[in-house]
Order: sequence, then structure tokens, then C-alpha cells
Amino acid sequence: MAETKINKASASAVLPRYLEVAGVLQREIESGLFVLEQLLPTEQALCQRFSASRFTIREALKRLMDNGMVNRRQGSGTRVIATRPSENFVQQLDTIDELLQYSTDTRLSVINNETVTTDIALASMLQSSSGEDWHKIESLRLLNDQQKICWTDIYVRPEYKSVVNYIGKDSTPVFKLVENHFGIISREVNVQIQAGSMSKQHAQALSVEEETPMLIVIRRYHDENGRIYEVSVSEHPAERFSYSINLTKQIKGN
Amino acid sequence: MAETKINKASASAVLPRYLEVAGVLQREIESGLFVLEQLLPTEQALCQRFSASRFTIREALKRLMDNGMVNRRQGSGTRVIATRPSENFVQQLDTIDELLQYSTDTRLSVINNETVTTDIALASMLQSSSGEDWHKIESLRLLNDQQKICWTDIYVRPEYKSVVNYIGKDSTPVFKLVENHFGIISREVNVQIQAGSMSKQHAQALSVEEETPMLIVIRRYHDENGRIYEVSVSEHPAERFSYSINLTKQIKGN
DNA sequence: AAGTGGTCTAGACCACAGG
DNA sequence: CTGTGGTCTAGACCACTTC
Repeated sequence: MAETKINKASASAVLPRYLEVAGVLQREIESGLFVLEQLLPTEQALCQRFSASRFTIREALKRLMDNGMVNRRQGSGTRVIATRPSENFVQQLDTIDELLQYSTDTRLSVINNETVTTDIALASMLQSSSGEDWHKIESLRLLNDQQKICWTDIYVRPEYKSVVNYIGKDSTPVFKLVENHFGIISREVNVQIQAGSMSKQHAQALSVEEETPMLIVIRRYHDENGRIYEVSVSEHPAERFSYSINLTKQIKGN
Repeated sequence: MAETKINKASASAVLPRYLEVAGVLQREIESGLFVLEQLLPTEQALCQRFSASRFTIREALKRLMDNGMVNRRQGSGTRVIATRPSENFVQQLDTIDELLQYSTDTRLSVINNETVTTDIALASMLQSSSGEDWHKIESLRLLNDQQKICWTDIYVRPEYKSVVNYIGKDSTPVFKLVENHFGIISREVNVQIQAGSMSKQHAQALSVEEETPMLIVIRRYHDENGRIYEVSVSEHPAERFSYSINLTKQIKGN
């Protein structure tokens, strides 16, 4: 207790003690002093080794957890599960618009909607069984109520078919409308992107040439139970749209 | 201090005290009792209000930080920055293969490589100035050394041109080779996806018809300073490839 | 039963922001 | 200068795992 803070003496940055401890432990794991699957010393032991309180040691171990090198279990101990800090790339979507990649001044305009029964092809697209009923909503996405962005087919489970009444009032995405009106909570969205060439009907609706290359974006929305409750299929003329993703290396560790 | 744990008395789940406190505060913010930009009571005050120690209060406030409702600054206080917990979607890439979306049994086969000077079009693609030198590596991606997956043009800054000697030895991605051999650390990758139709030369190399629709994936790799050190442009015949992204709702809050 | 990590208290000193 | 949050100590009881 004679030295609560040695910061004045320490070389460069005045690092908190728990970060120092975390750094030491991390380097020891990286250098192979502790191997995979091995238990780290107990908090108790580390307290003694570093002459630190449990609080400090636990803060340090929390860092090792955060960067994926150890896991901790009450009763059993702290186990090494990776010999290097994990450096994952992550895509952060801060707003819903980033998921849809359309600006807020675009809206959907419904062209047609009807309940359909899935055949094998559609069932595969919806990742469900054939013979099921889904409500299909055909629509155009418009920028400033005029410029045609893309053709979108939206499939929702028939119990949610009345969402169609809320589409186009504002720029709220359809999956959000389903969430809000039916109490669904979406847990996961799968986005699949492929290329193709446009059918005559859709090409006409978008005022482009038939067979023009297009980008197809399929979004599958899963609820809390993992069940798909909505699938949207958007077809974009190649020259009008590109999909972009920003991946940042996970900020982890100390 | 008469009641260290009231768990036996509490109704349902035996929630830790800090989660209870976090819940109360969160509901108070959501209900408008604390408004945006307002300072929350100090830790000191919350300790008294909840008859809890600073540790407990701080753990609670940490939860509110984690779900993006408050920020905290030494000296100034705890400020409300959102009236609802943020529910972001995130894409987690656990392995590099998920970034490239090719299985590990594919490899690059270099067709040609030369140093080129950027014109305006290429400069725009590389997001750099025209007149710069970049090293261009033309290649095919092969599955099991035979089946042609896609055509890939890779541009690296000329000082890294010798990476070409390491390509194809194993399935290590080129950007990783640059990282390893030149000490680069990539901080960010931007992925841009668009559709197009294939040039005669590339169509021949991939044994598909000219003008066939294709998916173009452009990946821009940024180093620690944000500088782009590599750009790859992959062209996939439409029927052979689709790009898929899995977004999961961020697990936040209590 | 013994030992682990999870929660919690009541203190303390410090760096920083603000008037 | 005062008060904020950031770091840290030395205790304590508990839930859980393991033997």
C-alpha cells in the first residue's frame, strides 16, 4: 500500500494497473506460457502475484474475455480459449437505412398484392415448404415519387397481409411495419446478393431494356424464434445501384 | 446492510442488484423522466437513492452505456444520449473466409501482372489520384485447381508488387499476404457489390458466353492510417455465385 | 466439502471538467 | 476551487462446479 500509484515513475503512458496486468497476461498467453485449454491461475493467486486487489485482477481478466482469449465460469475457473486476441471484422449498421441502403426520400409504391401458394421454386426462395400460403406484394421503389429505383417483391406470412395498408405512407421499411403492427421482433436478417437479367415485365416497369443486367438483393427476416416472417426480393438495374458494406476490424483488447 | 440479498423474497428471477437498478433507470429514461441531453443524477446520488454501493451503481450505469443510452465523462457526468436502447444489426465475420466467401479449397492462379499508371477511370475505382502507379495482378480463382470461379483483378501499391510471388501457394488471401510480408495492418475493408455484363476476354477465360450477367465484388483494403493499399475486383458469372451476409441484432442491454 | 468466479460493501485517492 | 467519474483496496457472502 506504500505505492498506490507508480505512475510518476513509469516510463511512458500512465496505464491503469488493470491494463498493465491484462497486457502481461495476454503476452504470456501469446508466448505460449499458458497453452490452449489450460486454466489460468485463480483470481486469488493473481492477486498475490501482482500485489493487486481482486477488483483490479477482475478488470484485467475482463479485458482478456472481451478480446476472446479466455472464458470464465463460476466454480470452474478461467480457461484459455485462444492464444491470440481475436480480430474479427464487423459491419455495424447504425440505422435501418443502412440495412436497406436506400435514402429516406425513397418510398414503396404497391402495384399488386395477392395471397399465393408456394411451389417448389418459391418455397426454396422463402426457405419454407411448398404448399404454404404467403402474401405477395409487388411494388416499385421510387425516389422523390418519380424516379424508379427498383422492383421489389415482398412476401409476408398471410397473417400479416394487412401491412399492405401501411406501405407507402412514409419511408418505414416493411419489416419494421410488421414489427410494429404485429409485435414481431426481428433477431436476424440474411441478405443474399446475386446477379441476373431482368424479365420483360419488370424491365418495362422500370423503363429499362429487357435482359438488362440487374442486381438482385434477397432479404430474409427472422423473428425471435428463428422463423422467417418476411422475404423481400429487390431487382435493381445494374447501372442504378450498388450495394456497399463497410467492415471494420473489431476494436478489442488493450 | 441488514439485507445483503433479498433474492429469496423477490418475485421471479433472482436478478443481481445492478441489473435491477439498470432496469429501473432504463425504464425511467424510456418513459421520459430523464430527457435527451439531460444529466443523470451523480453516482453519489444514485448510491443513496438505491441504498447501494458505488460498485453496484457503476455496474448498472455500465449497462446503460453498453446499450447506448448514456455516455459518461470524467468530471462532467452521465448524459442521456438515447431514450431507447440501440438495437443495431451487426455482421460478424469470424474467419477471413467469410469475408472472401470462397471455400478454402479455392486458389488464385495468376495470369498476368504488370505495373500500370492510373487514368481517371481506374483512379476512381482505386479511390486515388490519376497518374499514380499501381501493380495490377490479373488472375483466375479456381476450385480444386480446375473449375473456374471468377476473374479477379488485384491492384496493390507498387512497393508491394512482390506479393505476386506468394500467390497461389496456398489459399491465403492476397491482402493477408501483404499484411504478413510488409507488416501492414488492415483496419477496414469496404466491399462494394454491383452487377454488370462480362467482357469478351473475361468471358472466354471463364468459359461462359460473352455479355453474360455477372456479379462484381470490389474490395478495398485500408491500412491503419486509412490509406488504401489493395483493391480487388472480382467478376462472377451470375449463376455461379451469390454473396451472402448475415446480420444479427446486437445483444445489448439487460 | 473445498474452491472457483459472481456480487456487493465501505471506504480511499486521483484525473479531469467546469465555473 | 468543487464536484464529477476513473481507479483501487480489503474485506464479505453467495452460487456454482468439482471431487
